[in-house]
Amino acid sequence: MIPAPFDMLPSKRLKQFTAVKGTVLFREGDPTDGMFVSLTAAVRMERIGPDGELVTIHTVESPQSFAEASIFADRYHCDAVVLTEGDIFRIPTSVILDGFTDPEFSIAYNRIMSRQVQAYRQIVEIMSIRSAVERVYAAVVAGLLDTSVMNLSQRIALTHEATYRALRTLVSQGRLENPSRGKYKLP
Amino acid sequence: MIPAPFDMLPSKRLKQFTAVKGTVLFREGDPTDGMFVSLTAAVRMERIGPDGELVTIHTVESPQSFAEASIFADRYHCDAVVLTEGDIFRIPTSVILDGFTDPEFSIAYNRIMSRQVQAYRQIVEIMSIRSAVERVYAAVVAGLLDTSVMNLSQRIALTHEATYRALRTLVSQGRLENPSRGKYKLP
DNA sequence: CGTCACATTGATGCCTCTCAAAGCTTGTGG
DNA sequence: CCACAAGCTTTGAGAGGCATCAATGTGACG
Repeated sequence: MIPAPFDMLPSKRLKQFTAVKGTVLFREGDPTDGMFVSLTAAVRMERIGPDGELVTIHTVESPQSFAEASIFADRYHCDAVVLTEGDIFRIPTSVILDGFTDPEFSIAYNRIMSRQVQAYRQIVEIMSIRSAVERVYAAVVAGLLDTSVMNLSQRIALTHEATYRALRTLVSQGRLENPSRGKYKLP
Repeated sequence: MIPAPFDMLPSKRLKQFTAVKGTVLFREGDPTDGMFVSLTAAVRMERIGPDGELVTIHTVESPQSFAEASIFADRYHCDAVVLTEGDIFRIPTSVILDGFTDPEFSIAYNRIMSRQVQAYRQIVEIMSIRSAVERVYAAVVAGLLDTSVMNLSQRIALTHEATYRALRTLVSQGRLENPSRGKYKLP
């Protein structure tokens, strides 16, 4: 099922499909066709830089919406390539625009956008911390160690080795507890 | 005049005032009082890190809205300090919520939120680049060198020295041009 | 002119990345 | 039921790069 607030939209107008690895959802310059919600797929938004090199703009980890800004543009501003196979919804622009006639949808949609901005500000704040130990500590306090250490390390831009070493330091400092292998929690 | 889309709101319900440098609009933990739109003031959203150091979350360049997420929160999640004197609007939460009954406002407001999310995703991606040279290059390509090098270095979590050295390296590699002191542009 | 913020460059040390390897856990297939 | 693979966890050694401290130059502004 499509996550909130998009479940408030008429499901018949949403296009669900399974995208295999390597699928190009859209290319830079293509006429916009709506925004997307990935249920299980990973998608990379990328652009070709001045030197012809690949510039990653954003990597979509499911479930997440992306290309929201395309609603307000004539053409896509980057490429979107499927990294790992999974299910994706496409929401045509007209469906979103119609949705805004419903104040409830407008508020619900704005809420998740606001929350995203909040979350990104938190991540940016954490990534601004130079020390690996303090960065990991801030991330754990912020509740980012909700899945695996590998996942955390990627989200805060540290190698997994540095993250494990920071966790061990925090445990030895008594700032974290390590009840079992791979499990950490605040005292 | 207040910029779009907030000019669509009833102007009598908006609170305009002039804030002098150093004014604290709100502090982390204060009960929310609505969101803000800066007309001519520069405002820094900041938070005090674990070690007591200043962490810039976002620098508001006028005219721009900020603290949008406070509409859905009980309390502010950071401090807002005026950097340069100027006029600011405060928009009470109820005014925004009423605004969502107007589809035109909902769409216009969602547009700027989408842009913000887009910008944050890009920043996070750039901050994930380990090499200072490549990180600075990606930031310049993304158009983040719009004000000063000092400003850029803070936004991408590098010291200004490292940023200057990276810029010099990029110039020597021919990937950037340095027409005059402190000015850089793509070839 | 004096102050202040930005711009630039140098030297040094530490910290994180990198490469490498081994232990642990889970799941899968024979 | 066992063996093997694959992914996560943990630890080590070395090297390179960025932070740090320090200093000077430059431009804007009152």
